[in-house]
Amino acid sequence: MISQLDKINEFIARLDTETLTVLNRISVEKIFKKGDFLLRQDEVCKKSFWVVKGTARKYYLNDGKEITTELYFDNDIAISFDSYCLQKPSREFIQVLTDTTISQTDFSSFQTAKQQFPKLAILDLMMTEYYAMWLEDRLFQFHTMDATSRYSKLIQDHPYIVQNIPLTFIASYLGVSLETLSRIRAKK
Amino acid sequence: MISQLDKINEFIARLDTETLTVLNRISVEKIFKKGDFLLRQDEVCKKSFWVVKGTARKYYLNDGKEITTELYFDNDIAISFDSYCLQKPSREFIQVLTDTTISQTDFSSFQTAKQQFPKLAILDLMMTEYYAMWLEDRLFQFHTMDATSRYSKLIQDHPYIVQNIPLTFIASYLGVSLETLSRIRAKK
DNA sequence: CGACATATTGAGATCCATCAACCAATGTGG
DNA sequence: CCACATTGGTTGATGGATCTCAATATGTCG
Repeated sequence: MISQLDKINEFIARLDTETLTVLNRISVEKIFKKGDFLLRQDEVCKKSFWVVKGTARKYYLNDGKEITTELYFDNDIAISFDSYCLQKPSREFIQVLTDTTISQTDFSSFQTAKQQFPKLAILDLMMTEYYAMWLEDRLFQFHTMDATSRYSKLIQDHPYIVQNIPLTFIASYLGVSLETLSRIRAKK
Repeated sequence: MISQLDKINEFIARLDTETLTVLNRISVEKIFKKGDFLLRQDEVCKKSFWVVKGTARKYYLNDGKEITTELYFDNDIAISFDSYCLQKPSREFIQVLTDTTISQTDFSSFQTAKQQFPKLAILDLMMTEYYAMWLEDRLFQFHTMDATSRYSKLIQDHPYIVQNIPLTFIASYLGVSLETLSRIRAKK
């Protein structure tokens, strides 16, 4: 996991100024207010959202209940993956949880830029690989760990999470009910 | 999901003969006997394995117990993802479950070929995207469906699976005990 | 046939969801 | 500035889903 992030960061650090300039040119910084949506269900995810500063979550509705699939902090990138790749309506919502600064990049601009600047294509692949590894790890946790262990791992990886994200969303992200999470926390 | 597969298949169908020739040149077909390993834990995954004909599974050990993470059939591609991407020791095993024909492609040959034939790089990205979408869907199932529903979906998607794969592996793949799967099946 | 792998069935324990009541902090309108 | 609503979290009681352990059954293959 960490290694892939290292790879990406190193790659970015070595990018030529021309490529960086393009990246900058096709990105727009914008501030969103707490509760604002970056993306709603049924919309096509036409932008990628780089969280410059703030917090956000991605979720979908299942039987009318919200299932949180991802939590975002500074420097994370938020997209609805299949909606973005296939430019089809999203099942997911993306919502900022605090006032948040976002640098958004247009999908089609990025596709065009990739053709002219092959390093962007390589970057795209590396970030997709990273996402797949992240998903594998998450699946591993669901496959092998009970709720208590998953919670422990979460606060170990993101100690600041509890102060910043309502427990309701954390519980949903961990795949347990709010009540169960509350009891897990009480026990320690 | 299906749409991404369509995209990939269409892309392959339109590949120029030169690119196809290269792909062929760096691939080797080989037959493995039931029970053979394509990859063992702690080895680096230096090849991708295209299942031409047969069945295989990927799994890892957790507390000495085997956890099956993926089942492969004709035309599936088997790799240990992070081991392959980062060329680091694998946590997973890949084993064929029947006598199986595999077309294996060397990692470094493919990396080299990608540089000369940009379409291979595009293909690489599309397949990685497909894998990420597949993982998202699997996570979705673990997040929202109980064991019975997951089993129903599996046999709906792969009706032939039950005849070809021992229940032990299917149970593990579904994240339930063999006993529970047996009871689920008995109930219908 | 015998042996080993694979699958079924039963009983008890455990984890977790659900429903419901309650509490604490925050915010808002009069 | 108070009364009350709202949001977010806790706690208790109960039931359901699933696991584990153990016994039994059913292959399947040399």
